[in-house]
Amino acid sequence: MSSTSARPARARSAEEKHQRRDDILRAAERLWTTTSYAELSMNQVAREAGLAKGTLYLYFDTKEELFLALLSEHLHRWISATADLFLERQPRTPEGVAAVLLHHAEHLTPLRRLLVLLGTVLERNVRPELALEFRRDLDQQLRRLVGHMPYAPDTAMRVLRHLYAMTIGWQQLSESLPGTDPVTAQLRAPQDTDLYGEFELALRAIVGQLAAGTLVAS
Amino acid sequence: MSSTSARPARARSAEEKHQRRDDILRAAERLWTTTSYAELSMNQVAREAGLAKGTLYLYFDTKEELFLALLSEHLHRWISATADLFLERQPRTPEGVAAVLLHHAEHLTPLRRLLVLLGTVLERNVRPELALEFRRDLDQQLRRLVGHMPYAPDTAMRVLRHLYAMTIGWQQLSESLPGTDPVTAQLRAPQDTDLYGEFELALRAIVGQLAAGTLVAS
Amino acid sequence: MSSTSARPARARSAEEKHQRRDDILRAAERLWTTTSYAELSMNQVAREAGLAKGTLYLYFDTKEELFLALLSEHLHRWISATADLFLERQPRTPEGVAAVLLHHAEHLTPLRRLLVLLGTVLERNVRPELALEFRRDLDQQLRRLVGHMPYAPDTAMRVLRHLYAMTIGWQQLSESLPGTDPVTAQLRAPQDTDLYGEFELALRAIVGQLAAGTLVAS
Amino acid sequence: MSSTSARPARARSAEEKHQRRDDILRAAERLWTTTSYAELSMNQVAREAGLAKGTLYLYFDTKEELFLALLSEHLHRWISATADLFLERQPRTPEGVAAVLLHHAEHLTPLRRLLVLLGTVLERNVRPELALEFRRDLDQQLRRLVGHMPYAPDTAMRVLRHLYAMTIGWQQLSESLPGTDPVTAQLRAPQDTDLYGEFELALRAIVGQLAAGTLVAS
DNA sequence: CATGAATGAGCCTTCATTCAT
DNA sequence: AATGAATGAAGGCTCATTCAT
Repeated sequence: MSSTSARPARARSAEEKHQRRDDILRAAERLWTTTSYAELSMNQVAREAGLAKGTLYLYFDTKEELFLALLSEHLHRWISATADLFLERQPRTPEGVAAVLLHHAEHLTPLRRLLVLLGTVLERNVRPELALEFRRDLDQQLRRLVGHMPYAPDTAMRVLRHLYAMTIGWQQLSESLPGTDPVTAQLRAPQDTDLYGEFELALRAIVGQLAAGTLVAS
Repeated sequence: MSSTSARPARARSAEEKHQRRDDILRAAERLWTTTSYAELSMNQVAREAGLAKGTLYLYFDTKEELFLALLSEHLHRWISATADLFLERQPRTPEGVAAVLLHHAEHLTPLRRLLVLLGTVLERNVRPELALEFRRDLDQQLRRLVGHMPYAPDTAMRVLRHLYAMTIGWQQLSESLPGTDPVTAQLRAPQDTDLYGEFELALRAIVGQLAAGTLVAS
Repeated sequence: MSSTSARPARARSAEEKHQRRDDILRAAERLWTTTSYAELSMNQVAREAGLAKGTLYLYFDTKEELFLALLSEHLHRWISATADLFLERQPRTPEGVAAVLLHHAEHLTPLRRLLVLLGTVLERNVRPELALEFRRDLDQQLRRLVGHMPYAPDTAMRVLRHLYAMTIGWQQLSESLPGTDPVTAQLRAPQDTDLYGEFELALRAIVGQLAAGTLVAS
Repeated sequence: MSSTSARPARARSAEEKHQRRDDILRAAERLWTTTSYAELSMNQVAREAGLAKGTLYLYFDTKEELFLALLSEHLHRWISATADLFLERQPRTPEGVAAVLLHHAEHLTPLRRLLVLLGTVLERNVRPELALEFRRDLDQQLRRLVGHMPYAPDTAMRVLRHLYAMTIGWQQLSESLPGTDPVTAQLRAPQDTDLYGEFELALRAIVGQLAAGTLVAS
């Protein structure tokens, strides 16, 4: 069933409950790497987590809230790690900034797919207060990240917006019609062109463009 | 019901059958401007087309194939129009090229939303042969477009790839969590930043980058 | 499964559709004689009718609407039969009137149980327009019945109200805790007291009371 | 939460346990005045009582048993009070008897609704032994009440049966399809007819009928 | 005794697809 | 070719009850 080996039968303490919630998120995450949102049923998540279906609803009110939580988590993690990396590297050039922003990009497929969900399906069936909380929290996190970037806040935010759009776009591009005869795949990058390289190139270009003459002392 | 004037008798000739198929696509298109894929049922499409549900399946094997056909159509239309515009304007600068590529961008929301679908849901439940056909056809079209662009084929194709990614990305960005408290909307562009402008800026930057020193005699 | 022997596979004509709808109502009715509303699932109804679950929802929007239709039907039937009986017998005494109103009372258990439902559960999850239609229709029917009773309309309506209340009351009384040791059943009528007789007595008493000096020429 | 002042520690003595049981019944009672049986969850009762869900099951085996206990209590209370009133007033006329039986009728809505439950839902999922006990106990109480009525035991019991039936019937009638267009509400009493008045009238009529020539020395 | 996390059968309902007409 | 009634798997979700703590 699940990978978690031993687990208390009942989550009593707040800590255990957090752990249980985490178990569910981990289960969803595992399935998420191979399955689309529509195909992924709560039943499956429950089975993967080694829990009963009803238990899921003890921790998340709806399927959408579960996945919003997963997105939130991944976003936090990325923002945190990226902020730290800015602090550590203190990049001064567009290339350096882009490099920080793209650090570990190859491991972020789940996050990118979740971001696609956000604009597609997550907005529905989530309690408005939760949606608001998600946004507030995200804003706060982003502000922190912006603070570590070597640009004026407005510029930094614009950079992030472009990153966001590009991230989604290239993610989608990379998923389009997989399994199609590669010979005829033309829009799809040829063998020797890696999508990731293109993404990087684009980001560098846009950062360079936006950053022109706006470097600030951090 | 719909815009189709007369009640459909039997489509006998190939031409009539093509017309019937087109009616269905037009109906789907009308609904598509206001409704998400999941919310849009085959029943609705049938009603909008003034046809019975079963009739749809005479022309399209699955819901996905119907929408793939719609995407194909929009893509064709855009490629054609854009190729013509290249021919007409013969742009020589990145700005000019970007301007051609973004021409009528504001009317392309349905196409952009269909492109999002492609990577999300259209890939499933489509007969492989149809998927292949779609790709072949698209490639052919793209080659034609590439031929009209003032760059080497490889470069031109790269530009198109970036356009594709950005298109999807900004489309998604523009749809994320609407209705959320605007005060806290930070990732979302502030009032005075228009998404479209950012998109344009990014495209120009990337075209400029890719095109550097690669202008060819068309 | 069902008792209906032969049946068209698909109900095409309006008549066949009415028949199919009727099949469902008949199936629900059969189950209703032995099962409580909460215990009676749509699944069971479908099975009993020899149809798929989804088919039920082609004819009734919700479980409640199905049972409201069943109630409506039974009510119609009773009102019609009773109005006819008034016409035929032209009763002039309270006893005669009561006898008409109680005619076939022993076969009306399903109706009585449905009436109990009305005030308990049917009011919820029914489209307001349908509820209104039910009431309008019922009122019209009742007016017709009242027209055949040998009393002024107001008095006749009061009689019906009392009949309604008593019907429900005695029905409930007859259902209370069945299977309980009869020796100790005290509130419950002893062997030699039949509930129905009591019901009749009460109705006669109330009709006599209300009718005192109000006989009209019908 | 509720009206229970202190948070419940452990109920050790029999008295404390009785108190705890009572707390639960009081909580259920409070909710019962505003909520239907189906809508009223054990969770709510627990919360209202300031207890955990599991604790309820220490005192009542099922939801049904909890409500049967509540009914039993209300019935006791009413029987006691009514017996006392007979003793005090010593009514000799049907009007007097009816008046005693209907004393405080306007406060008995919860009891009436519980009686409706009895025939509908309480009969299921209750241990037979408990059902039997309920009946035995009720019989005993009723015998006491009958002893205070100015009729022969059989007659008195018949009066009570009629009261029971009418009580339920008028209760249900008063609840049927609330919120429906009053214009079309025909079965429902018109503005100037009060349900309670009708109920009283009916009871008087039936008592008069049954009591004819059967007055006994109490 | 008390807790409340966990259970899981079962609910009603939807809708892409099929197929008898 | 066209119909639309029928299908039925699958969905998300509820809640009385249990049981490890």
